Amino acid sequence: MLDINIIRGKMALASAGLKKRNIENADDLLNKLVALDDTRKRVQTILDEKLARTNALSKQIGELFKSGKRDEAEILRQESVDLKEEVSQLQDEQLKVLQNLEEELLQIPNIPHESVPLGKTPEDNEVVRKWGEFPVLASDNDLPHWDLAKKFGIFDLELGVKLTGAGFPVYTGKGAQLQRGLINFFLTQATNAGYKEVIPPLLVNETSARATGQLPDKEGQMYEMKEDPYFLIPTAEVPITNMFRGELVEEKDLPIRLTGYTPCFRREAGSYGAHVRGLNRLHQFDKIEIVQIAHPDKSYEVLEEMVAHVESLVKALELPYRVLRLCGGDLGFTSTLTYDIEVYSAAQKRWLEVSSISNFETYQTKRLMLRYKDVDGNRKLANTLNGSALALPRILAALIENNQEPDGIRMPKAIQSFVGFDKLS
RNA sequence: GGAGAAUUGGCAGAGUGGUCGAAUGCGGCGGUCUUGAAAACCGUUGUACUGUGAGGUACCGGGGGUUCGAAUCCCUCAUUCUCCGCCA
Repeated sequence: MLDINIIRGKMALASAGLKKRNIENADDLLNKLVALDDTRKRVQTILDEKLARTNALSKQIGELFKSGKRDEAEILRQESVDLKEEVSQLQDEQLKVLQNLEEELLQIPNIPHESVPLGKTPEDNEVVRKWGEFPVLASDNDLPHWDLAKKFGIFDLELGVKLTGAGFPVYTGKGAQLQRGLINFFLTQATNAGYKEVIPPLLVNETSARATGQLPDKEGQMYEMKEDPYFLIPTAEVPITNMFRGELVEEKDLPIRLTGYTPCFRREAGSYGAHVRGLNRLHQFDKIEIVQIAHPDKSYEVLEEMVAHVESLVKALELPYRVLRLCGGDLGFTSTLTYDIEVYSAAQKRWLEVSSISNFETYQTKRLMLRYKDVDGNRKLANTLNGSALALPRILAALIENNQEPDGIRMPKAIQSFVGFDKLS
């Protein structure tokens, strides 16, 4: 949620930013918000005056009762009763205005960073850099990962259908071992880079889901519990970021770096069709998330640092990749700037998104009320950033496709000690 | 799942209807003293909204109620602790 004071202070910037997101009536929206906020202030001022009068009356009544002047007290008491009615109405009005304002604010996406390119579709994303050569696969060794899975017994989608439904793979044998090794590898790299590891709950309550913006925005994308008001997490970002909900941290402790491995659960309603075969789109998948809570002046440096970390991972896995800067039309609702990392999948002959690294500035912390105390003792909203480092399924897909050989699948050197073998056969 | 007790400021802990945003202690910050430090002493020390300012308003686990007036009374929910039951 945007801070209304940011909007008030930087009208022109906000307007230009929203237009980048192809929101044509940005000015109308913003003016409406400011008007609502004006109303909010006006109502509160009047209400405070009435309350001040009520408090003063109560004090007088108390004194009059004590000194035995019951008649005088009775007169004031009557005035107080009348005031109470007015106060009650004003409070209703205040509540309505506040709710209205919040509702409107929730409709406004974050203001894109100045470097975000113009554009409407993923084609308009800017390729920042590329790394690695496309592997050339022999004609008899160019199986897509779903065929390789059958050939080497890596995972089983049909078995998952039997147990649960489509999109819930069962990893088997060395496939399971590879999965476990990759998780360990990614976590080790993250902790070596200074991220503190956490194992969070996989179910979160409504407050948490709301604070990071999953609700109400992406309602229906999460699995919801029947008996309790809990949601299966769509990403570790939700519990990890919420660890700091309502917290006041010391400026010297910034940046705070956190990482966590969790399975992620997504309903992916309405996203069936082409390009979802095999591991390309799942309802349950494994992901290692990195999160940073940063000083507002440093958050773009931090973003670059996080991108560099993710790049180091795909490099270690020897996967050709490219870094994209998302355009205004493709940018997530809550982020100001997002880099996507895509690896090249040699058998499918396409790029697969394996990581998305975003700066949210204060968009999340406003609702989280996550602040830091600066040197002067002022409390200011911190910035949050997060990214996948990495999501497993598409990494696994590219990894096995790109490294397939007649007698098995070669493991990159960096992960051999983690997975426990140098060839999957 | 059942029974009981508790929840007050950074922490500990008073406060059972009015002048209580809240005693006191510890901690924090500033000062006096000291060559320096400690001790001692003095002062100061919650947050948010609003107002140019003086100030005003709200907040004693959350929500609701009674009352002219609630930290204090009532209802409800949550959490923690103890006991019982169940259990990896």
